[in-house]
Amino acid sequence: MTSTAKRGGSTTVTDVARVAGVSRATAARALGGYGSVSAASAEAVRAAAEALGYRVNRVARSMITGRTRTIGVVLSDIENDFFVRALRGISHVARERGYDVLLANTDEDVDLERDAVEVMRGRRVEGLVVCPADVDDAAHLLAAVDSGASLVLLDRTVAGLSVQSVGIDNRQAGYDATKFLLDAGHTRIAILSGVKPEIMRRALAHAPDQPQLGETPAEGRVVGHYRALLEAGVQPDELLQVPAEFHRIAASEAVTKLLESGADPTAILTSDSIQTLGALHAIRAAGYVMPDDISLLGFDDSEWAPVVQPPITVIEQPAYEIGTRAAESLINRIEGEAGSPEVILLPTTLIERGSVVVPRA
Amino acid sequence: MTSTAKRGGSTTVTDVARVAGVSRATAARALGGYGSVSAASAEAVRAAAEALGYRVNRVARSMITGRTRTIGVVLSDIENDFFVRALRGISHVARERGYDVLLANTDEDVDLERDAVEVMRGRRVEGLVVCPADVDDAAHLLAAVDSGASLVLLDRTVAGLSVQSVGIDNRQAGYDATKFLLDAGHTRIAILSGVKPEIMRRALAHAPDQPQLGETPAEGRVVGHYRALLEAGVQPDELLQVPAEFHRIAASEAVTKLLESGADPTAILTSDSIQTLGALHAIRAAGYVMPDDISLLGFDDSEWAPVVQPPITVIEQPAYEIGTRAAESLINRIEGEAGSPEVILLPTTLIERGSVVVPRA
DNA sequence: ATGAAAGCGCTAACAG
DNA sequence: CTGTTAGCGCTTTCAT
Repeated sequence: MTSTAKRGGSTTVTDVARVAGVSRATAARALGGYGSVSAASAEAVRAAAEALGYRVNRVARSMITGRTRTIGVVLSDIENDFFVRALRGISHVARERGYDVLLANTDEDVDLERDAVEVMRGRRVEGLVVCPADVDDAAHLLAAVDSGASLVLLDRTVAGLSVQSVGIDNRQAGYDATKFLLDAGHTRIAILSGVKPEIMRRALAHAPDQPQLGETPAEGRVVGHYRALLEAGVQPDELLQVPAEFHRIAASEAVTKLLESGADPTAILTSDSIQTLGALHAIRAAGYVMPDDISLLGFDDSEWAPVVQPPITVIEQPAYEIGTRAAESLINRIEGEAGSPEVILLPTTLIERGSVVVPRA
Repeated sequence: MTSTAKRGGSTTVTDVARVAGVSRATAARALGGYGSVSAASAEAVRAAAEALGYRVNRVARSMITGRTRTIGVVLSDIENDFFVRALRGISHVARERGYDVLLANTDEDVDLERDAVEVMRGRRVEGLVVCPADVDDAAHLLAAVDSGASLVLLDRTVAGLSVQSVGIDNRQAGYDATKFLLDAGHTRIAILSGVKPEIMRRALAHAPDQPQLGETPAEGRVVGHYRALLEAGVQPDELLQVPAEFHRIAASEAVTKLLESGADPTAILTSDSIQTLGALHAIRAAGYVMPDDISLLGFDDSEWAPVVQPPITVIEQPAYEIGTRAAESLINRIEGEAGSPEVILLPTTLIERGSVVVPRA
């Protein structure tokens, strides 16, 4: 008895072939839908497969074809609205094109990211979408690309890594946001961004017009912010640049300090939706009335933004589409599309609601 | 030249063995960390592997060991706060125990769920965590279990499917929520739940104390809600049971209609955080002042709940822990833990903030 | 159109 | 401790 079924395993082509009365090759052809099989054999095989509850073993198939039809997705913060939406986009496209998604969440930990990439490569994923936890520590990504892996970066780019990426033009977004606030009459605009002053000064010192690889979204936005300020003849004030993590409480504390510092902003610009929430909280806790006492321009849209009081004006990133584009571009490459790596920048949208008004004289 | 490297593939144990000057078996043992290998061989192999950039092919390993160290996670709505948190929990435990997560999002579509489960079984995942899109249409899950798959249900249970599940006691939660409102003095409590009146009447008609398999969370909560009402001698009013989907706009419209209907609720109980947002919006749009004119008790906590005005009192589900427990219980079973399927019910927490007050006389 | 045979890269028995 | 051998389930020549 060499039947796999009898040995307790799942049924194999061999089993199906025996029941259908054909050779393994014929059964496999019928089952896999390749080569040519007579209608009679095909039917016999189909019937046998159904009777036995046959299900192809994709591990074995991958073994021989060398293809896994799997893409790895490595995210730095799965609970962030932006990434969840992007993930949904990736997931949608992957399904449509017949790929499965292997997911890893790194919680912004580069070591976990390294491990995840390593494991996924061992599993022979055909490509990777990663949002790098640290744009300055990405040797593992470089190594992956060097050895021929298909890689698409999400949201961030990495210095020295010439690779496909999908995101927004952060400098432009920072510029637009600031311009919007300036046009409304604000000149004392605080920006919640974790960029260290040194780094920012460096970015500004030799800032060409084009965003650079390896510049974080936060840095890019600050650069755009400063550019808009300078263009409008407004002298940037370092007191108004407030480093804050992407956590509600941290952002709230940062804003509280800002408000108490005497820096006296008339508007605040955040870097993601969770910071916006923190800012909202701090502003109210400090006894300010929004938008009369202070305006708030949020980054990233969210379900609650139109509902809170006042509804928040935001710069929306097309997160879902960033995901779909990333997946599409990855799969196109996997399936042989040529071309040098491209940086895809999707447009942001300013959604006016009620949190930005003309500042008081 | 039979070297795989020379043929353009990735380097294999055979390559490493040749360079290290040992047999394939020895190289494999050193590389895989099984069997016993002399220190000298181990070092030679290690060096060779490093030089060649060897990386184990897990597909091949799975082929022979019959193990993939992969769990499939099939979620009905990946953008829902609750599921994202659960997913993070699952992902965390999976990583800790050396498993990878294959993710599928079904957007509440049973056909996609069926496909996803089929594909995952073909990929030989060792177990599945699924949140069934339709508790009444789960033959594919039954089939999976029958053929020996390890399965853990998340959030929902399925009638006739005796299988491990992790969630909360929805009847109790509905009861607690309602009791809380009753104790505050409310008797006209509206509940946003998509349960059709027939189904609900049936559930109530022969409602034993224990929740039943195949009862949806929404149904369970309504049952608990009614029980609390009856226990307090309050006559349930069907006008106050408002079917509403889990979408912000839909929920908002439902509440608007409720408010205009003359049903005159003094409190509203929602079924998830997105509904809470919709309710919040509708209440304000109708010109009601919260909580003075009407109280709101939300289901599921969220980042924004403490920030909006007034901060929302909620029943919190331990979403992250539901995820970790699901993954743990699944992996325990995969790794041989015996025992009959267990329904794990985690406690909810009522977080008092400011949206529930004593109703006006 | 079909079958026989080879082999993907690895692990597992079994000798030695 | 080490090497030889076999084989996981499938696809893919290559004949027929």
